[in-house]
Parts: sequence; structure tokens; C-alpha cells
Amino acid sequence: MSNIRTRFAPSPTGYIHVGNVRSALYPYFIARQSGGKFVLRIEDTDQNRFVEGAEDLIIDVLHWLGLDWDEGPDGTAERGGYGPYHQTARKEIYHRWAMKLVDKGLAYADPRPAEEIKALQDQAKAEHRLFLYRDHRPENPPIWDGTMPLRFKVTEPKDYHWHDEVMGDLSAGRDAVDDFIIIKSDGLPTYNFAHIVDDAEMKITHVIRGQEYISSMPKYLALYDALGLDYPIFAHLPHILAPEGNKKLGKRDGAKSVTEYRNDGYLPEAMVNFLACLGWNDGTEQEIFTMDELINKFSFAHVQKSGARFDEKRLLWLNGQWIKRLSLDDLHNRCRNFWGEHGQLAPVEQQKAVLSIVQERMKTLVDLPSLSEYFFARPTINWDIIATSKQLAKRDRNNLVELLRAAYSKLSTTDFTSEDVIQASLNELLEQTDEKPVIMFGIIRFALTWAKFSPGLPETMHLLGKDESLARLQAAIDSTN
RNA sequence: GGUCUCGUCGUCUAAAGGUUAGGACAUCAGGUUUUCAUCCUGACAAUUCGGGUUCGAUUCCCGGCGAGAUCACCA
Repeated sequence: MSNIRTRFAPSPTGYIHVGNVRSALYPYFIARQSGGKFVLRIEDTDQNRFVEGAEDLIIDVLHWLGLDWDEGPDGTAERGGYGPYHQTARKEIYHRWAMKLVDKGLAYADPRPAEEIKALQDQAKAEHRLFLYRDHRPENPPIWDGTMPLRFKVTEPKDYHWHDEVMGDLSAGRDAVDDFIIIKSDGLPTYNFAHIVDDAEMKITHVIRGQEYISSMPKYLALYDALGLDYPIFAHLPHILAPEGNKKLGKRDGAKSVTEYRNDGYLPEAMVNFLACLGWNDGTEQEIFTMDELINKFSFAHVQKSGARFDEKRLLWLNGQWIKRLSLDDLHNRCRNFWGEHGQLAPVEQQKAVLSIVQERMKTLVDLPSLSEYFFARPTINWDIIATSKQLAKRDRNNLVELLRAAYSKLSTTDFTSEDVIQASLNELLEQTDEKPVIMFGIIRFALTWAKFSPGLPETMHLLGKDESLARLQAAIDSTN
């Protein structure tokens, strides 16, 4: 048990995309590796961007990924002693803290209309001049009554130096912090203020978030100082870049939601493994990590400083690796919603038998139907598919049918008791006909599956059974008449 | 534009002054007596540039170049 406390603090403004997930993962690892607590806090202070149902989506995704939290929203209730865990429910708390600043003369109500400020900013920009609000403070600010925004007052601008677990020692000049709004005119706090109050109240020890917050650090440091708070440990994570260009991965560049990957047949283990290793590695050549391994091995010391590109091909490979590692029962469970039309109706035992020979070829769960349907229902005969095989395409139809006849008569006297027996019989067939394997086995495979890809011939035939195998060969022969 | 940050194969990364600069994904070529998306083998491929410091720089320092982030009553 330690007093380490980390948090993931998303905004319910839409679906959670893969770029967001990593900033949940690392705090989770840090909390779990030390026996500390992982807190989920909903940052819903922006009423304009609030999206109905977004919170449920976030929770659903965290559950799916296997990230459990010790404190935070829990169904309709909340769990943990430092709640509430929705910022909109903490309004009084922010006001109480804001009053501390007002009382110290470190915050003032700002009566200036937003348009006027905008005009000042535009003017400064046009003149290539730095705009500092502190040069335009209202002369006699009114008493703050909650209807006007409340601004933090920078009394002594100074340089800031601080340490970041990922980025190292950082610094910023005195103009990096200016008077900024801490409570909006709607009475809710801005992120800048709210997260500091919350982190303090919730005793958060590690602030782990995206790199985009680095430039705001002086603001936060000024606020910690003004509020008399100790600094937590900071760790700013590099961005995850979109597959194309050098842009940060975001929704408008088509960043997919985690839910989308789940529907596309990706395993949460692969997702976690992939995202955790985007910008982090344990210093060895290991590529596959379980959640437990990540928890044990994760360290900021090995987090990359520069952005990492999201490479779907690597994700796909990793997913295939994870699928291969699944036990048959586990795989069967996860395939529940991925069977094809006929597969879903098949008895469990048959489904498992099919999975066992198809497992190593699956890269995602959505591959299942194309890899399995012909086991459950007789495939549609399609001679055109022969053209996809270089070797078979050279033979004429009659010749191929001849071969199928030979195969039929050989196999009808074969015992289908095991794959080995079938293999042996197929080998004899080869000798008797003096045909090349690529031709003979190729045409048999097509006659049985009419699919571009399938598992090995003996496995396929063994699973299909003698009657069905022969019936399919016969159907192929008959189809040419 | 100001401020801040970053810069190793196409991509993810290892090497925290001394290695033929390593691994993985992708790609390509072989192989596993049928296909193949599995598996095995192999090939291709990188230190942004210029100055220092040093016996020796991917590594430390300075400058250029390139890239990104941020400058909101968004988080």
C-alpha cells in the first residue's frame, strides 16, 4: 500500500479515441505497480461541448480495456472518499478555493466584455506585439458576484523551472504566464483552475497528461504557489501522431474510437499492448506484454520524448499474436458475436473444432466468417475462383474434373479416422495419378471450400467428415455437366 | 510571430562516449512435398546538417535546418 494516487480525467465531449487511451494507461500502471489508487474524474465544466452519453462511452471503454478505478463514477453512484468526481458537482469547492485568492488580492472580477478583449488581442497581433492581459487590468474591478469571470492576478511575473518525469528539466520565461480566467461567467471553473483544486483535494500525487499542457505549466505553477500547494509529480506524454503527416492524432484526422476497434475484432490485450508501447519500451527486445507485465515494468525513464506514429499494421500484427495466444475456450467466448450466418447456429463443439484449426490464421475476429463459413454450410460452387491460382488456371476444366474423379474414388475407400490417415491416402493418390501436389491438392481444396484461403487439406477434410467431403467433390464434378 | 519542446531504418524503438548502430512491424526473396493471412530463413533499410569538446561521438556543448505544441470564459 502506498499513498501514490493517479487519475484519468477525461471530458465527456464525445467518443474516446485511441490517442486518449494512453493517458489513462500510464497513470493506471503507476497506481497499480505501487499499490496506490487510480481515480477517474469527469471534467465536465464545458457545458457547450458536453455530449450526452459520452461518459457512459468512456466508462464502457475503460471496462473493456481492463482499467478499473478505485474512485470515481460507479454506475449511478460514486465511489471513494474525495468525491464528487464530476466537476459540475464541485462548484462550491471551486468557489471556496477561488475566494482564498480573492481574499489575498490574487484574483479579480473582470467586467470587460469578451469582444473588447478580443479587439485588444487582435490589435496587438496586427502590430506584432505580445499581448499581456496584465497590461490592461480594469482599474477598479467590481466585487466578484459570480456573474463575471474571475481572473487570476499575476503579481510578480517570473521565470519558472520545474522537473518533468518524461521531458526532464523544463523552463519558461516570465511572459509565459499572464492573468487568466479561473472561473467563467457561468460560474463553472476553467480547466486551468479546476484540475489544480481537484488534484489537491483528491490528493493526486502524479499528474500525467498530454504534452499540449506543457506550455500552460507556468500558469499552473503560479496557481500552486498562490494557493500554497505543493507541486505534484509531473509527467507530460508525447503525442500520438496520425498515420499520415505530422499531425497529432485527433478525431478530425479520422482517429478511430476504441469502440470501433473492438467492433473490428481487436482484442483489448492487443490494444493495451500496442498503445502502451507507443512511446515506451522496457529497454529489452520484448514486444508482447501482458497487462501485469506492463504494470510491473512501466517506468517514465523509458518514455519517449518525441511523438509516435499510430501504425495500424503493427496493431494488426500484435492482434494476431494475441489471438494465437488465447486458449480455445477463451477464443470461443470472444468470437460470440463474430460468427457468420451459418457458423453462429452451429453447435458449440463444432464451433470450437473449427476455431482450433483456424485460430492461427486470424488477425482479427472479423476474419472469422470468411475463414469458417464453408465448414458449416456447403459453399457455392464458383469455378471462376480457379483463375486466382496460377498453376490451376493453366489446366482446362475437363482435366481438373478428371482429377476430382480420381480423388473421389481414392477417398471413398479411405478411412477418415485421423488427419494422418487422410494425408497418407492423399500421398498415395499423388503417386497413382503421377500428378503434382500443387495441382491435385489445389483442385481438391477448391472443390471442398471454394474459398481463396483455408487451413490445411487433411485438417479441413477431417473436420468436414468423409460424407460431406465426398459430397462436395461429387457436387463439383456434377456442376460441369 | 512570441514562448516551449522534439529530431536513430518507411514505421515503433535499442544502444545513457568505444557495437559490423541491435530488435520488431511493413516491404521483397526463398522454404515448410496444396492454397495462405500462420510458421521458419534471408535481404533491403537509419543516427537532420555544420561546427566544437574528446584518443574516440547517435550519445555532451553551440549554431543552422526540419517538425510539433501552445498563445480561449476548450480541456
